[in-house]
Amino acid sequence: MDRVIPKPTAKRLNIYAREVQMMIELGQQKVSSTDLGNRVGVKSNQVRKDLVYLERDELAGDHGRAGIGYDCERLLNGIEKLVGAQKRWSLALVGVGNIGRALLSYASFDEEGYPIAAVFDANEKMVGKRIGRWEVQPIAQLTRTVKVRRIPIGILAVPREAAQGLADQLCAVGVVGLLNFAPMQLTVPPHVVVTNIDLTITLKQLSMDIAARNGSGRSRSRRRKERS
Amino acid sequence: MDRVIPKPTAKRLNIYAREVQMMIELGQQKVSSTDLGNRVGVKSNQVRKDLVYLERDELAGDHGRAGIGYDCERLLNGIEKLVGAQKRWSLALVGVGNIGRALLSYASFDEEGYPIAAVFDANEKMVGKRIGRWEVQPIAQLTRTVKVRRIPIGILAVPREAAQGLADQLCAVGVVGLLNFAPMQLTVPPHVVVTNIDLTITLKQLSMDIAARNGSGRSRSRRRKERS
DNA sequence: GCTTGTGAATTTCTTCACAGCT
DNA sequence: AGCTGTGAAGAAATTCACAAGC
Repeated sequence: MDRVIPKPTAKRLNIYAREVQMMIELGQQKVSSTDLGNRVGVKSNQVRKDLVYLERDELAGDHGRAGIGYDCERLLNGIEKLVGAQKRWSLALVGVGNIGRALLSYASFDEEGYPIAAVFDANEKMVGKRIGRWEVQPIAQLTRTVKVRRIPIGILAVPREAAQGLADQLCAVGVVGLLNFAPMQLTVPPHVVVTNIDLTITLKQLSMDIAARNGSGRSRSRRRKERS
Repeated sequence: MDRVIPKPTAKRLNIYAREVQMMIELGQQKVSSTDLGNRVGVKSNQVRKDLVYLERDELAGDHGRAGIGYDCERLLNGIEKLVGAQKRWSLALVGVGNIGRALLSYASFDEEGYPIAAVFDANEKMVGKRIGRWEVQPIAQLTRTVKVRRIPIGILAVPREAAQGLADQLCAVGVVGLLNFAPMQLTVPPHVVVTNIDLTITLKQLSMDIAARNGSGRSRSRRRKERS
């Protein structure tokens, strides 16, 4: 069977997981591909195709049962195993400006397996301060701390001018993933993955989508539109 | 000629624009598709294909000049015209928690043509407060204000439980786009577009990408990886 | 009835390859 | 030499359609 998960599928699997999780919390037991699809704005065919990648329990078993649907718990388990939700990845946050501070007070990271292990800032007035349960360290400490603690992912919440230099430092000490809030494209070694979040560009895309929706034909059914 | 811009192309065009803008600020005059492509992690062929969608100046003219490249100013203009960068879209921000406040202090929105026209919060302690140059209004005012000011885009920076209800209110008074920071899928009328930003899911995807990169073959050249 | 799972067809997007311009 | 623009080929992702199970 196919072992490599297509990117679009991976994206959707995480959304399915979030949705099924919520349904479980609400007491749901079963869900059909049609139902799940409606909730997340995806065709039922697509949902089933995506679920093909789940590991089949070797003896006697697919996941869903025709006529019934999928068992929520089992489905959630299956997806989480597939998307590697068990592993924990610690984070190094660089920059405690607006975005940085928002991230620090965003509790969910911890719960979801992404603990913020260290935070840094270039501003001397920030260094040494405590924010929540973190103490802000100086950039001078960055390479040492990240290397010693083997932090795999860096979050860049710094001005554009500083971003590339800090990315270089992080990559040099073993970071393999970057979440970049600076509005620019980073250049990094081939083994590191970077995800950019540029709200300005996001808004531009959103308004393009709006324009496109109103420029061409009207849709008919009550559906959704998803992105990012 | 083709009039509809493919989604992936639209995404890249905005990135090109950002990059070219930066080059202009740095004094660059010309840029080749190869150069631009390298900077943003896209093949030169792809860049040229994307630029096909720019409006041709009717008489005597493509954009780039073979052997030379593209004129930065002209290129930027062309892209901006295409992606509708001239239009201004005002925003209604709902929720002044961590994320909401970060957005308010994120000056770029204004400059880029997305002024925050009103801000709301359910918390009584917040209502009436001034944050930057905005005064926080109660949710009770939301429908009136958004309708009267004809605000087209809403930003939901609220807890999950509140998101759907507020989305409904916003849609009911004419909002056509939503930027949703709540970790859930919204259900909206077919003519409204919603873009979701869920940092937890983003991190999950990032770690999957990292795992995939280290699980299969090593790459060779100094390139980048982009997302969102 | 409504459901899953999946080959096959289709659509969409990317890459290749090269003619032609500077 | 280096570059653009584009048809043609290729790869990837989505949708269709339907056999088979509950």
